[in-house]
Amino acid sequence: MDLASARNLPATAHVVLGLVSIRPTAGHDLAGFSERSIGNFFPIARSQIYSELERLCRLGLLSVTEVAQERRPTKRVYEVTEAGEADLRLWLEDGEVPAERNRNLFLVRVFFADRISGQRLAALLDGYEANARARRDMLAAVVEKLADRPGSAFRRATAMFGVRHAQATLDWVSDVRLVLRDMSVCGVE
Amino acid sequence: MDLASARNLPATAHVVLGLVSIRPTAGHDLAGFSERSIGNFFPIARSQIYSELERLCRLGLLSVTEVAQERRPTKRVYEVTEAGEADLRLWLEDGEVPAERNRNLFLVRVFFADRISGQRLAALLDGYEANARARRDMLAAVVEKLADRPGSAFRRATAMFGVRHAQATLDWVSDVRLVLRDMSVCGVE
DNA sequence: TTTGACATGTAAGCCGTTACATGATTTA
DNA sequence: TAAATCATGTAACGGCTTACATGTCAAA
Repeated sequence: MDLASARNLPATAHVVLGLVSIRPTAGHDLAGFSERSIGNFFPIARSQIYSELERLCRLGLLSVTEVAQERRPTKRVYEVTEAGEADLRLWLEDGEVPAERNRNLFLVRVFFADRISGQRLAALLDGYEANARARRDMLAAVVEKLADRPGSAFRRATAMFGVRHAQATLDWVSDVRLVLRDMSVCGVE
Repeated sequence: MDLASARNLPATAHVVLGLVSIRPTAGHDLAGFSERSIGNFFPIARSQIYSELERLCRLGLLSVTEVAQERRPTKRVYEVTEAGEADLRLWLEDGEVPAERNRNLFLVRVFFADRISGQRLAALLDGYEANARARRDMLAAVVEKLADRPGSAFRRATAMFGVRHAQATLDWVSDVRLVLRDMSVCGVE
């Protein structure tokens, strides 16, 4: 295996490696598991999962076994190798966590909101709020489900992060609605 | 101009178009302005600004004039055309705002935190907290600076969004610290 | 009979990042 | 004399998304 190439792998590869390390998985199953677990803060496209699995295999970080099934297509089940475990540990322990600069196209509309009709702006706010509320409730349910379960404190924490941020969005929407009300009272527009 | 191609432009192109529409600008100046204004929720690389400007020009949404300067290199100053104004209005009014699924590599570490040493985890939390605190304070200063200034309510709102979310992060870090304390009290690890 | 779940991929293409390249002028 | 600011780009590369392609089996 080429150590240098493994160290330059994109984050997605390491995340896939980490997911497989939880338990041996085939591509299709992993796509589902990824979506249900880290999907809320690190979505990965199915096609990319397949290609990452193949690359990790090529680099010797994963091994693959074909598993025949009755009444189902044959699966290609991947498993972490020793080299893979080592690489994962290294990435988790020593890898740097770059500060991410996330994009938010909704805020771009707010930035240009003086060019947007009041009607449209109200609709945008409503949609954004509904989205945040649904997200908050969904994640709050996850948090509740994981409460008091011993091994899931960290996964619960990631869901709680989403709850806190969705709530922040909801609070902010209220702020903005107040600002809009003040503006219309003052006769602007 | 080709309407179909304009409608398929990536968001970044429209954002650049919007920034130029605020006032005619050259690439270098626009990079600075972008960084200082929308940079906090829609960062654009300098090189990309140059290429988007060129494309928008090619599509007839911008026009360009070379402006000679004393003691400075000549600038290529871009300006929105009528077609550009129309396209921008269309994008702001009718364009869809896709729900963005942001990545957060820090949360990935939390997800895999049972494989991380307590020392490392504490360091990660400290770093994340410091980052959020700095961000919150920086944006709070922006909010304050824009207070009571008439035309800047919406830009102020975008900064307030950042404040709310940075604060949510700080609150969450406190949550996680409590969880960690409970875990160590119970003798886990 | 047709929809949906299960299962694995390929191909194309653009977006976006990073690094490179150049040169004048001001300031320390 | 060196570094920082002003100014404009090019080149390369990889990541990620979208769409395409194929086939079985169960259930409605």
